[in-house]
Amino acid sequence: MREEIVDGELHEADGRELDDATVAELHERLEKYMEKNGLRSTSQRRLVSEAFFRSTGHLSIEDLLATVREEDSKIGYATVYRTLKLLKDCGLAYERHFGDGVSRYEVALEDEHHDHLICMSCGKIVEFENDEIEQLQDDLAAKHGFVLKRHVHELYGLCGDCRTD
Amino acid sequence: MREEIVDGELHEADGRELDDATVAELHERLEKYMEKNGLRSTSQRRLVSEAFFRSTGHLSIEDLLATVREEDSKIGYATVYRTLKLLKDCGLAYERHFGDGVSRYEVALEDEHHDHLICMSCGKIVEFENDEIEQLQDDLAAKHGFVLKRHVHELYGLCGDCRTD
DNA sequence: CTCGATGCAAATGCTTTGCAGAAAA
DNA sequence: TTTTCTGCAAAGCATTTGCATCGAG
Repeated sequence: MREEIVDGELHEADGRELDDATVAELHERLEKYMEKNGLRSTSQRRLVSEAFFRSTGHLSIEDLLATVREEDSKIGYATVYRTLKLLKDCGLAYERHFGDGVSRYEVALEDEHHDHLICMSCGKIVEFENDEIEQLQDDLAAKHGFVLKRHVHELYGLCGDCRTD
Repeated sequence: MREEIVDGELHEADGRELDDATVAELHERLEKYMEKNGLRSTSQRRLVSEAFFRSTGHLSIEDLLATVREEDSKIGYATVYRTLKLLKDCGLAYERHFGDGVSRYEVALEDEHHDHLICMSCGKIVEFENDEIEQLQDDLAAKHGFVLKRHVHELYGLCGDCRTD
């Protein structure tokens, strides 16, 4: 089970690093999307998307900016925002909001669901996937005539370390 | 089934108006909370909370401000924000974020769950409650050592009217 | 060359805060 | 009278945008 600490500044994850082949495939998808839409492949876009694809957790724009600036110190906020918007648009990134006013992003792999169990005290995030719940969601949506495209499912509580009972 | 349209400016709901007794009880809870915490019962707070308790949907600060200004045109944004914060703090309001950058609030009734099925095209919101899902959530949380306090469960898709298939 | 992308700074939109006057207790 | 609250305007943040310049195609 992957876990991750998110407490203000610190973000650690225990690794879901994608292998080179997968990262290459993601870059390809991005390139294809840009080409099809008359967008240009720039060093900044490649750098930001590389940092993003290689990342392991729920990154904020700041996290990402800090990472890419190690490589190219002149990259600005706007570029990172614009690149992440591009990645969202071509379906390679999910945008998440966990209460604080900050957008966090994570790589969108087709075959993965990322629902979250979040500790309200220490900020630990446990990702989960539950087929039964997914099925119930679909049923419920169908009952109301909806076709589901995506969902947000976040459980907030206290983790084992933070419970006092 | 309650439904509601949320599309930028327009917000309509088909009625979950609380009866006077319930509204009175909510006011009482608020008064008690304020007294216990050395806070004061002002005409503005009574007005904002009344408008809020009588509301039927997912109101933004603007919605609420517009409503209370019909009664008292001098009420300012800050007061509404501060009052809603107070209502959240004493457990009478839930704060929600549906993608757009706006906070929406709804009355927190103890015995109700408000999960949401949201049409990505027309913005229709259907509220739902599903005990099986609730149970699975609890089980899942317990398996990870968590005690759940609250959750966010939003299903996004296309409603019957907006589907093209 | 052309047109999209970048970086900067200014602008925006929502929310919070500081402060002097107003009003509960 | 004392302390909190209000309304206003200013400040804060995260995010977006305008524009001159840069660079991919």
